[in-house]
Amino acid sequence: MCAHRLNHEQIYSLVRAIPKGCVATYGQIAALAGFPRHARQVGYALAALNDDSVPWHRVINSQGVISERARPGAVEWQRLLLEDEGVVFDHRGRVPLKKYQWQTD
DNA sequence: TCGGTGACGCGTT
DNA sequence: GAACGCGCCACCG
Repeated sequence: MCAHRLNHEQIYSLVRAIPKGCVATYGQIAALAGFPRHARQVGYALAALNDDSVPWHRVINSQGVISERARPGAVEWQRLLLEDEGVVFDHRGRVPLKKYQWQTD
């Protein structure tokens, strides 16, 4: 198959593959899907998501920060979900990617 | 068809 | 390190 553009299902299946207790970046997911510079589309796809089977909380930005969004409290909720899986945030409220980022190679 | 917006990322200042 | 600019593109009015 050779999709000429990023589709949501592909993103969701990759996000489902992120191991518990790990995180991935938007750009990483896009790259794995074969679209290196489409991080923004990954964020858009997740924003449209309404499926509990997708661990969307394991996706954060390249700085290890949980991205702001319109829904109030969503950032806190995401952090709680991650902490519940054993992810520890540093004193600045960031996830040390060196330690928790999903390694695929 | 066009422009604004958005859960981003990277290079430059 | 932080702020800014630009690239990317789906969605909506």
